[in-house]
Amino acid sequence: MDARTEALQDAGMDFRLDRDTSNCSIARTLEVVGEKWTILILREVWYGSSRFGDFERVLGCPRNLLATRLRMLVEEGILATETYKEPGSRSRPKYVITPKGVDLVPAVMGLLQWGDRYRADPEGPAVLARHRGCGAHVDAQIRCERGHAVQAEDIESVPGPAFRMKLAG
Amino acid sequence: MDARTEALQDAGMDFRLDRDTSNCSIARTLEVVGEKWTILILREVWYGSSRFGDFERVLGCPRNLLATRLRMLVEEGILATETYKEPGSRSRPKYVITPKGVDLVPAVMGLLQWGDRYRADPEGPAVLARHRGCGAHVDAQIRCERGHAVQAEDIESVPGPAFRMKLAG
DNA sequence: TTCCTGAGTATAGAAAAGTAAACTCAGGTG
DNA sequence: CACCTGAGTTTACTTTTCTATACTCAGGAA
Repeated sequence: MDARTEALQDAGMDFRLDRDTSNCSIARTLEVVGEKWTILILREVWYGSSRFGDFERVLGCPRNLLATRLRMLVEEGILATETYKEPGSRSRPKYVITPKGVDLVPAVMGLLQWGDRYRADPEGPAVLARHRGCGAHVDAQIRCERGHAVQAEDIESVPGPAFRMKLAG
Repeated sequence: MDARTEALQDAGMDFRLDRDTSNCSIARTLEVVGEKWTILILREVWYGSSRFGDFERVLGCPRNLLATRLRMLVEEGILATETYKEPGSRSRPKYVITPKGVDLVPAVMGLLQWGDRYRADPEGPAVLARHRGCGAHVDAQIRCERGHAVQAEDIESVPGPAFRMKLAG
């Protein structure tokens, strides 16, 4: 046991149970996309919707919540507003995904494939994700930087540069 | 335009905007893990917690919600209960992850890496995920069945066997 | 000028979720 | 026996979300 761990134990603290979890990246991501409708809005952007009325129609989401969620996604830089113009109408705003939003795709694919595996209708999934061109089924996989496929059991979580303990209270 | 698409348009419906979204696998997964605390409980199981008191201590989650979420995770087969026994105490329950729970790891890794990239403290992430043995950094990637790395833009979403349109109302 | 449309904002009541703290329960200890 | 502990349950209160409807606003059309 190293000196730091020993000092913690003397203070009645535990490395795992008394760490500060407020800067956890999972929790931080959930602060942005963890509210109801947010991921579903991104799903629809992904499937091609871009207008306020599109989201309302396909999601059945209340207008006030939809407006709030869209505003937040734009503030966070996950969506951006552009304008479109139908002939005979004035310009109106539409929402498009940004690179920061595209980077959420692995997480959303992970949710999709778990649902496909465990919660699909008997006949199968409602939507299939394919590799354009090659046509093969696409999913989220865990890999290391060297390209090895990694089993969940072989992931080792270690304290990073921003690791902190809770303030003793 | 095929006959089906044409018929839909005649009915004022749109393939994308009037589909039935109730069997979406993303939405179904969120029904299970989309509530507050649920993913964070899984994170702690992943980091080694297993007892009711562990979760309460590290998460600061209200006890009634913790009990509700744990019960639901067990009912869903994501966690399972076992017993442990401290010397001089009676047997008490503990919670362990099941294979169905392990299958959520890609989704959680996806959330983690987005947070690491966009919401980390200036000094870096709080936790690093490494490939045990090789030591290289681990993340969630999108791949097709043939093993190709897939860019988000190259994912094609097509209707699957359970695809349905909304009932016209 | 008045009407129409898409994209919101405003408001209010109902339902669900979250929080805090007190209470229960089972079994082991003194 | 009374007491302690971990693992919950119960209850009361607060906050958020949901639902529904009404209202605004800008610009093109009649």
